[in-house]
Amino acid sequence: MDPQDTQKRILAAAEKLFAERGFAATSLRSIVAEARVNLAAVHYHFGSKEGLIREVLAQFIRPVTEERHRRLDALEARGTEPTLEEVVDAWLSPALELGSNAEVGSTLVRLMGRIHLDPLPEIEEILIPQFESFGRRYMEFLRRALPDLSYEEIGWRMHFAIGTMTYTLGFAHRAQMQAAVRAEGAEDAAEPATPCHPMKRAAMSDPERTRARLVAFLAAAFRAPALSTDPTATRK
Amino acid sequence: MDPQDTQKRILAAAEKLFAERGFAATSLRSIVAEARVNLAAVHYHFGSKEGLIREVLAQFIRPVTEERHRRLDALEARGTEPTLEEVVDAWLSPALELGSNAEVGSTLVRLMGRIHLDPLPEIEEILIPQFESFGRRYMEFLRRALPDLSYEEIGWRMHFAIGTMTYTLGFAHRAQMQAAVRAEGAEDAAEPATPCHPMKRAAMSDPERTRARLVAFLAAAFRAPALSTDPTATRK
DNA sequence: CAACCATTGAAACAAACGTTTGACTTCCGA
DNA sequence: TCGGAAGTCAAACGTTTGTTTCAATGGTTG
Repeated sequence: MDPQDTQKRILAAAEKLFAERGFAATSLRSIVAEARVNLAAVHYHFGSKEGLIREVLAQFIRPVTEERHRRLDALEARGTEPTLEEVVDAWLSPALELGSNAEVGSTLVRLMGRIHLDPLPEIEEILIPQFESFGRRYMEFLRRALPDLSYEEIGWRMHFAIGTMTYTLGFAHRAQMQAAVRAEGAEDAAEPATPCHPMKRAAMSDPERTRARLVAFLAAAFRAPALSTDPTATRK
Repeated sequence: MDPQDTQKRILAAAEKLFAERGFAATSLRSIVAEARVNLAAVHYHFGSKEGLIREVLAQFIRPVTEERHRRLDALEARGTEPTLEEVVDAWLSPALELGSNAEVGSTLVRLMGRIHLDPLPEIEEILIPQFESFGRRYMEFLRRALPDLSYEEIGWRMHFAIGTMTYTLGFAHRAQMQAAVRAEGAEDAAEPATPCHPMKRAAMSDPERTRARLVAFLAAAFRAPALSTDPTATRK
């Protein structure tokens, strides 16, 4: 077998299974079975399971971060002040377009969500340095697009936005609409097996529209009026 | 030992550890160590690990769903049409106020997020019937508050909103603002260990303000203008 | 007091986990 | 042609996993 082939097969299988089941729940044996390679090959090429995880993450997080920086560079070079939609898109699209023309719901895109959602300490440790420098720069772009909001307010909303994106990415398989399943007018009776989430099962068939939906959703959310400084005035 | 005490101790320990590490990554032995009970007690009282998981989930999902229904009932009984903010709050607050006066970031609240984020098939299987009936009813409330949006559009935004909430709940421990850590004016140099996320570590000190922030964020997002029906017109 | 059922305790079970070993190919440069 | 590094393979390593067993315990009921 091609010496480099084994490495790639392992990485591809690991990406797929990590995305589907998470890191802790995926065994090395299931990975080598999927990749049809020997168990020892993992330790030969990657040292350990953690080494494999680290490699899988590095393999595709770096391109995303670099592409995000590139898009911010482009907005900066253009001269005119970027719109909020453009700023949101510069952060969102590189994650949605992982691996050239990957569909939303594909392995890599789900993995992109998974890494934010997996509570394993090792994952967080790997993740933090990858994103910290971009995060600082990105906050400045948001700040300029949202001059009325404080850093604190923007930070909260960025946190919310990360949740929106990672969940959408990680659970794209839940993303066919309940509303799309049952016909518009016919909300007559309760069918036996309806989804718990408003959307479910496969689909997100049009990645471009998904991206546009997310951008519109998040841009509007970022533009929400600032919270009153009087805590007692916020209750309905 | 009080016969019922063992059950409660196991459930409490399981809730805590499941919330921190996820379901797959938490062993029964770590649970019984935390609870200071015998390993066999888990199987005696709950049959299996899956039985324990099922019980932990049922224990606190049901109250949340019931409270959500109760709030929708209250809005319905009031007569006047509820605002979008009230509709969002009716769905959000019961999850944020888990277990009487639980703080955001507390065990139960994080667990509430975790169950949506854990990719284990058993979890999804348990989760689906719990939420499906509420989901259908809730969509109607959103529909009335957002008369300009189609079911499909509302479904997508509901999906996004679930992501926002569950991530915020599940990763409340990341939620201290980067902006709050470094002083407003002093964004001088790059400190060595800054967080990858704009917010990190503990806090969300004021649950009431967190709720208000989330409601404002999501209500504004739901009110985003509908996507153009022409797919080619959505690109910037 | 005796019998009983519910509960707990320590120990062991088989299976699956990540990891290591050592013999076996394969192939390129000397 | 030979030697050795690179890579693969089956097998086993010691742990840890969920689960089971069975004796000991405790209180309640006859």
